[in-house]
Amino acid sequence: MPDDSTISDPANDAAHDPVDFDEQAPAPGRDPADPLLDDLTPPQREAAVHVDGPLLVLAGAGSGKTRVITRRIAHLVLRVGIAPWNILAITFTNKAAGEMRQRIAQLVSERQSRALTVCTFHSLGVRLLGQYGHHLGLPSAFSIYDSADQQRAVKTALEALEISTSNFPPAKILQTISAAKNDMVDAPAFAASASDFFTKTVAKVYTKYQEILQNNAALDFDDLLFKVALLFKHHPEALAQLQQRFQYILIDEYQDTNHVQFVIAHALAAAHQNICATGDPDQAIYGWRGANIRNILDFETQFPNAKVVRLEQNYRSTGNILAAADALIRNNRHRKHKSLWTENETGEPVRLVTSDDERQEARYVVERMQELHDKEGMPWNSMAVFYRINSLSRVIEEEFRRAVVPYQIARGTAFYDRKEIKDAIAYLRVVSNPADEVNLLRIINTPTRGISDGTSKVLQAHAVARHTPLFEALHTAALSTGLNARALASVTRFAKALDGWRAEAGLGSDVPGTLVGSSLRGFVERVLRESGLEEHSRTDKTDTDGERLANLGELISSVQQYEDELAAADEPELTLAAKLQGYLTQVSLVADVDSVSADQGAVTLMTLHAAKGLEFPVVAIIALEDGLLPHQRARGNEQEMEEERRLCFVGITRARRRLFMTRARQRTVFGQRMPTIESQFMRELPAGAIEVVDDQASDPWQADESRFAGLSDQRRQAHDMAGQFPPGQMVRHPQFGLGRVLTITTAGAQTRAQVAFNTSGVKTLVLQYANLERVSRT
DNA sequence: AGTTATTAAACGAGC
DNA sequence: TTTAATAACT
Repeated sequence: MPDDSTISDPANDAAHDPVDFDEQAPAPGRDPADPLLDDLTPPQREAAVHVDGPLLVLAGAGSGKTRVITRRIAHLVLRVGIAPWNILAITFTNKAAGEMRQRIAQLVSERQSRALTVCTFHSLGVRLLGQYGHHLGLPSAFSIYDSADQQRAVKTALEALEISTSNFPPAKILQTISAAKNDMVDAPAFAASASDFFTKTVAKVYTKYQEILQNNAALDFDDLLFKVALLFKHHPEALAQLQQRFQYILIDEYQDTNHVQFVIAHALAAAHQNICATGDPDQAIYGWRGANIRNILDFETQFPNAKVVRLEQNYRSTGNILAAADALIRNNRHRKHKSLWTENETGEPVRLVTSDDERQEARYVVERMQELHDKEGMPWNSMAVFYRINSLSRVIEEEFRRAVVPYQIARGTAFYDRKEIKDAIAYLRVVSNPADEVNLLRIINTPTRGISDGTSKVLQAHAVARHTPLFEALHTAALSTGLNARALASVTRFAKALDGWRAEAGLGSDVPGTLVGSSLRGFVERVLRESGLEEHSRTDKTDTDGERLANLGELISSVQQYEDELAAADEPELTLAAKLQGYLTQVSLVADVDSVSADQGAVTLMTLHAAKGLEFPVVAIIALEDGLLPHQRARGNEQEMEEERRLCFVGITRARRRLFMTRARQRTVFGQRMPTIESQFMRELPAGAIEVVDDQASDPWQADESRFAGLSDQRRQAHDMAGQFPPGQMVRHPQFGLGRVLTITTAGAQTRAQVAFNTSGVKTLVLQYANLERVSRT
């Protein structure tokens, strides 16, 4: 949390920040020559000079929303004289928060911009809970569980309740729990309303899951919001304090807020009603995450007397791009009509490209971008490729690499998903919060140190029997029977190591943590070394040329960078423990887009979801195919289909000058080549704004022939095998019994068959291993 | 205890 | 194509 001081009583804040307000304008927004306002259009200005009372800015794509927001904040500070620490601006990602603060800094002073609170709902949650959490009985330091941690916690809960994971997939349970939390339904309430078998089971898991989180001093993402809402509900004095502090509230991307977020915002604004929401219902794309589009549609009902400003002129895109976007979004039936218009030039037509397969599609995109770069001098960082699902990035990536074109992928979390990085973080989490058993169990034998699965189970049982945390049980392991000397020695050594690190961090039991100024980087290096992770990564045989070790190096630089930022932000000297905790929080809250930087000089690859709020002169949206965009899972669900269309709309409206929308006739999914169907969205684009391109191979027959000519003997055999099991063929499997072949495909040397068995359902089998037997029909 | 081989299953988007 | 869980092996 390098951005701001802690949230405290406004009176104190007022005392220690002597900003001068000599230069106040006579009256808000009256000065026609005001440089803050004179380049704004009338509706933009109307929103920017609004001071008190609720304000809703319905901002169409590319209508200068960010400009309005930053000007309004600057106006509040410079012209109205509102103290910057009384302003709270909530953005969708931390990166957006950083950029907004930076843009405001160019209008107000550096130090004034630093006094603003600009953050996401989740980081606001972390900060409020850090400060007021004790009211709810929360520990002062808690772990934040990401979805992997959540998954493990749910699995533990299922195990404890003796529920089979095959009937109740953890992911589905988590989704249900998450939805409940977003609607502010806690475990008892959920249990009370559970009617069917599935919900009743989830209710049990929900209860157990919360118990685990609590014992581990951990919160999941949803808790970061839910607990804040509960704090406001049960502790009005804390809420009153915050209402005092945050006199002016601004929430961006309001169309993607969920119920808890609404409750939080509503509570904070209840007293003064100075809430400004900005957003666009046509860009609501997070319904699956619990976002409720009604929040923005019902704003005027929730906040009576709200002023509504519509921004409908687009300054970003060419006429053709905007025409395509508008025509597409008009197909959504559940939508308030909104006209989007522009005075920009018509520009090039939107190109709809059909290639033979995904490789050719990727090549097409890369070649066009190279062309634009070489012939028109378009910088790499002005171009972007969007796709519906992450797995589509691979082919594109390969082609960029082959063409030696610099690119970056917006997957900030991918780095932290690597095994060695997760392990390293797990060590740090345990040091910071030894109650965190999910992470403790992760590292207890990683790298292997002689504590087997069995030993670990014994320790856990020991802990349960003695009603102590697992961390405690490590120290008292000698008291438990059944551990041999060797195992015991290993456990003791591990416990000693943990104690040593905690002592250095000032978290040990005997020394109170008052160490100030020591280097977090040095500490992390020590943990990596002494834990054996570094050595393990160095000698890992499965590692491809030292990549793991390099990743650990990168982790250390990220720690260093965090410390540098703290120093730059003039943070008062922090204890090592505080720095550690701050670093872990930051790591937990990184978003995928947070990793993209404009000055990389590289083409950006990202999902359509991540593209929200960004813009690029050149954009390619790939894989406009039925089942991918719109996605398979939205089929037959009108609401979801409309969300898919909005997603496509968001992608289109990111483009300023050039837009390519591509599709492949055949695509390899799950290692299987499948013919594709053009996305319906392609057909919804207006003929006048598009140009259809058929990117066909010069001689498709030749391509097909060569595919067969190149077959090895193994592959030929695979093809022969496929011939023996045509769809419809009855077969017998040693375990699954009788069944009927549904589909058959060859991929490389393998032949896969989908078989519907009479008793065990549909299975996908690899014929080379499956011992399938042909059965003739009788 | 720990490593390696095999096999099944996953993939929807993310704070 | 990659990952997670399980079996087999050292």
